[in-house]
Amino acid sequence: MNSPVVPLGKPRGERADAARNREHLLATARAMIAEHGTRKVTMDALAERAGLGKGTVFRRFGTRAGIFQALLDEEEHRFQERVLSGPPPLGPGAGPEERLIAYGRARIAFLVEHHAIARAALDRAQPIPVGEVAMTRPHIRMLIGQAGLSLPHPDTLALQLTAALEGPLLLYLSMDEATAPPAEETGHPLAESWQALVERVFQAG
Amino acid sequence: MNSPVVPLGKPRGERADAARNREHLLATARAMIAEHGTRKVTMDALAERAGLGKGTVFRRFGTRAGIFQALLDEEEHRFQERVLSGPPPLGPGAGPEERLIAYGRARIAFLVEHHAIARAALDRAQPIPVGEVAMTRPHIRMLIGQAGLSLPHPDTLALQLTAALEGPLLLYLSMDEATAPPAEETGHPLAESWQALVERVFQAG
DNA sequence: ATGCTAAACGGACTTCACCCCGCTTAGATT
DNA sequence: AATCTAAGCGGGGTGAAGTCCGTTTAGCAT
Repeated sequence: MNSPVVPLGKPRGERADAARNREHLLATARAMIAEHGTRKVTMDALAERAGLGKGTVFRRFGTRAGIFQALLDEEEHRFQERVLSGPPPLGPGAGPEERLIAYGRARIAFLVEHHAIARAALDRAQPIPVGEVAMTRPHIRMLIGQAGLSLPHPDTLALQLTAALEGPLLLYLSMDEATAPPAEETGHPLAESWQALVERVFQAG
Repeated sequence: MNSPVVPLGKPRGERADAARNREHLLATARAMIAEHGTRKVTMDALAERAGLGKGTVFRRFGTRAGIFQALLDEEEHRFQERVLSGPPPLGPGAGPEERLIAYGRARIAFLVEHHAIARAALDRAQPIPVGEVAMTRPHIRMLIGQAGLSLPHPDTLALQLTAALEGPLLLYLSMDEATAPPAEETGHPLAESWQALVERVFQAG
């Protein structure tokens, strides 16, 4: 017989020291970002400031982008919670169109708020920005499905709407443009425009 | 009196040797890409294989991404020509909706064909992928304007449609996904889906 | 407690993008 | 043709990402 009745839920839990170091590294990274911006967060500097070896940093995060993805994932969880079980229209309980509009607005706010980190989390090596986008596409896909639109390729449209939502902030807008104009009381232009886009897409059966 | 009647159009022409080297470098880069893919095109390797100094490569292209941007620009010119003065519906002469659909289809084909280079041309330093996108956004903006849609922020919608069109191939799809399925005779799913998207956006006044 | 081993660690090493600056040369001027 | 100089050139230098591998240690088994 092999094993004790370990009732826990971490099938491949990392070792205690490893977990401690991950936390410490993330905290250090956050501090460095707050002080000098993402640009100055180099693997060497991070390792040194955390008092750990560079190899450890790479073991934990795999890649520089991985650090920022991990950072983002923490926030992402809170966000995801609001979407999966928060109050409508962002959470369940509203119609698909309403939810999709709310999702876009919330997502844009999220990306604006975490703009620097979100961009730093992009890794031009691997094509799919893992953490972030991971939830947007399936969520949009689901809402499109619920709406029962007649489309040639719902999966593909979901992908294109994902790009329409996140692309501007990840690819095209500069730091200033993205962060600067919270001005108008109606909200971010991207949010207004997203709503118009969704309304038009949902309009026809 | 200053000058001879040089009738030509290069206000700040580069020196003959410089131009020759640029061509040579681009040709060498193309060869290297064909043989081993973009990944193996390093600045050192390119310089060595071209028989030039590394400094020269940087002087000509500024950055690694610059090489791929230059490579893309050549193709881009041909493409732009077709859009600006080719036959409709891609060129002028058709209605805005028809033209936008045609533009998307052509653009997707273009990006699929040059997928590797287009991705390598992305530069995570500067936010705006200069070469490529440069023409897509204004063109979409113009067609939206011509259609006279009533929108809160036409410029922003143009940006979002640009992202919807180019984002999937630049950000989200892997090499295989992007290149693989030319299968169906109706065309690339991205193209079909783009058409549906545009039709819906244009549907309401 | 003691031993065992897989996991974690550290830091030197490699590779690559990009910088710097003294030398060379195209090509305009006379 | 000879001269002059701005532009071009070369390649060694620097900083940062990512790899390797020998050493250390957490945490289980006895």
